[in-house]
Amino acid sequence: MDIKIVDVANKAGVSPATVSRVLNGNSYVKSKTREKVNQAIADLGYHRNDVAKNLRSQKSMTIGVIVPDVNSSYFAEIIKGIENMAYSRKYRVIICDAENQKEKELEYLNLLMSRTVDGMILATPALPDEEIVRYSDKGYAIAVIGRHIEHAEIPCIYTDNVKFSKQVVDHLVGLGHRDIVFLSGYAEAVDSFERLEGYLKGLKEHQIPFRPELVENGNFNESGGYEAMKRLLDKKVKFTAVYAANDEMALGVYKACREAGIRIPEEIAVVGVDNNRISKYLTPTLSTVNQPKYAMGAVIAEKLIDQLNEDAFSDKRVFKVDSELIVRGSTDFRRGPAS
Amino acid sequence: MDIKIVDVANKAGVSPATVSRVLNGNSYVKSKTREKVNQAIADLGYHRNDVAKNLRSQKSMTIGVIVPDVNSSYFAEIIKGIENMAYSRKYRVIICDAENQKEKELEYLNLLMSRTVDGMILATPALPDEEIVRYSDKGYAIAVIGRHIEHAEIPCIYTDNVKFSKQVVDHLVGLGHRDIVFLSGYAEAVDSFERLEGYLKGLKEHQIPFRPELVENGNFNESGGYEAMKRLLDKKVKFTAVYAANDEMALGVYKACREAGIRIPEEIAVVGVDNNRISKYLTPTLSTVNQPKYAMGAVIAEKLIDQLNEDAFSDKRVFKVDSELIVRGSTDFRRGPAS
DNA sequence: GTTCATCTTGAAATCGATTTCAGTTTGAAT
DNA sequence: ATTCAAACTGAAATCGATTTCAAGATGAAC
Repeated sequence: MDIKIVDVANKAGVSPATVSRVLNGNSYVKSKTREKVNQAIADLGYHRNDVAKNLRSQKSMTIGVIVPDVNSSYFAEIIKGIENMAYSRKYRVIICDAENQKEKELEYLNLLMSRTVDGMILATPALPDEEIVRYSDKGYAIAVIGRHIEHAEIPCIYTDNVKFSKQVVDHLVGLGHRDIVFLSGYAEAVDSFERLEGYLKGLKEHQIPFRPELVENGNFNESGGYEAMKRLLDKKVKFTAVYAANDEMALGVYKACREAGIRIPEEIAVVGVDNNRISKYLTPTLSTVNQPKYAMGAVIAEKLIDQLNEDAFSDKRVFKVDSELIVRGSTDFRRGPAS
Repeated sequence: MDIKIVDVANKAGVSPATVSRVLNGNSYVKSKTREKVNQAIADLGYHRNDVAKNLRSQKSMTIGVIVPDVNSSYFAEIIKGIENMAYSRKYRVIICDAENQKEKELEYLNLLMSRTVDGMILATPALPDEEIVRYSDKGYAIAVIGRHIEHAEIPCIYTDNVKFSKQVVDHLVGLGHRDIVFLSGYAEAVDSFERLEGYLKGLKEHQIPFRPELVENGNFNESGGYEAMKRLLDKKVKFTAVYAANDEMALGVYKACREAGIRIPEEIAVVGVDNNRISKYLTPTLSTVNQPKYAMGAVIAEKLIDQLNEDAFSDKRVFKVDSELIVRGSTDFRRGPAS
């Protein structure tokens, strides 16, 4: 049923090699021959079989991407950046949604391993560094988003979690808060650690003693944030601000406050991270930390593709990008005397 | 550098054919041989080259999906449905984001054509029916979301746009509205037509004369809705309700109203379509039409995969699913005497 | 000890393109 | 007219797996 390159060759009265040359437009073909071949292609409605092409040429012009959750607007933006860069370089992208499950991260990694992709971009918070290094050493092209791996072959792009977390604390303390809750993401994720670290650093700098009862885990999702907030309210500990390690959890905080009749920002200030699309539609609008998500995706994709084509001469490999705090309604209230 | 099946064969002291048999676990292999082979695979860290496998077996266990916009939570949900179903049937999914551009829809269609995928699911509002039929007739397995195509080989799933649009009008009229704006999506999309049709049908049933000045185009996106709403306000025509053909445009309506100091729902009622995640976080919460998005994705994926494996004996092919109006804050206000 | 079905294995063909290598044409330069 | 490099083309090898075909081994039944 399918039309193959030899059918085109026969119809045009040339060899398959010549058809291939026309198809790939590189080497010498007489323009008259080229016309004949193109005519035959059009007549037969021929489409090149990419699987065969890939096998012979040992590449697929495809890169694989593993993310924890495609539905979060954070990764959706990153993916867009990757996709557009890849597209402009004639690469295709396969997205794998690990759905926040560690096992699925590994499963997809193994799937991508079978050379259906030329390289991959990993945003896999739960996968240990050594695992990634191991695969890279095996000869697979890998780039990483969201963490830093010490390895000459692995391009990385990540934000300084510690730095912006400290900024969040600075901001809250500047508004007169001293009892600040930290809502962490799930424990395996590097981001959880680093944001906590920044929070602690911030407290220290302002000489505010650390109170462990003000730290709760919210698993990076809305319901986790909601449950965590309820636990905090039940504990009856005193606090006037909540720093949620992402916007999803902040959403849960909003819900819990609404149910408990607590006003934001008058009674409790809230800050999130990610600048999800939703955050500016909330009432009040949510103060949050913005990362250059799209650019991060684009940069890492470009880096990986460069590496695949060895355009990169020991070029820059590690990218640490800055984030900015966006102050909105949820922290638009000064409490007590300013510091 | 890469380890191939013959390397494994040599190491295990058997032929490549035997290794292949072990790999695919089908036919007779002595358990002792199997062990030797598995040992060799483990020792060498062998990964099968799927490209070669696909070429020989003439399938890729992959389906392609083209959607107008991966960032919209509407399609994100559908994709999740597709992905999970595909995953459970051992298929992979390639997502193509046409970014609401007609040319990209076609471009991706041609890309997927080259047998990298076994079948495809199209949510391509701008692609004409005939084009889709043409490709299907060429022997490509195609399934369609969001419209109905009369063709024995093409599974379809779609919602009854006319029906729910009429329901929206019913709801608004029931609240006392008679001057109802319709905000349409871009003109090429079937959905735009059908939702307009339902709107007209609804007006007719309530003997409300159609006023063309109450229809504006908002291109299915937020800024389009915003601009359209501003045009309407500038025109100084009288209206008390807006039916936006999707939630994105409703978002723009909210923004325009906020800027103009118009209160929702007291001065203007708003209804959207899609039940985007954002819609219930707005103030006021947005009345909207919910579709079983996840299920739609899952059903159409299952149907396509069935067809690929010819499990389907002239089974059901066309699925028309029901949508429900979710009444929320944006229409929570009765004006004048009820009908 | 035959016989015959069932297991078990390997050699070689195959999937559909690309690419190397070598041979032929062409045309400009002498 | 001759020479030689560049332009053009095709035959055949190749990518790395699967699968067919045939042959050899095994073992149960008589």
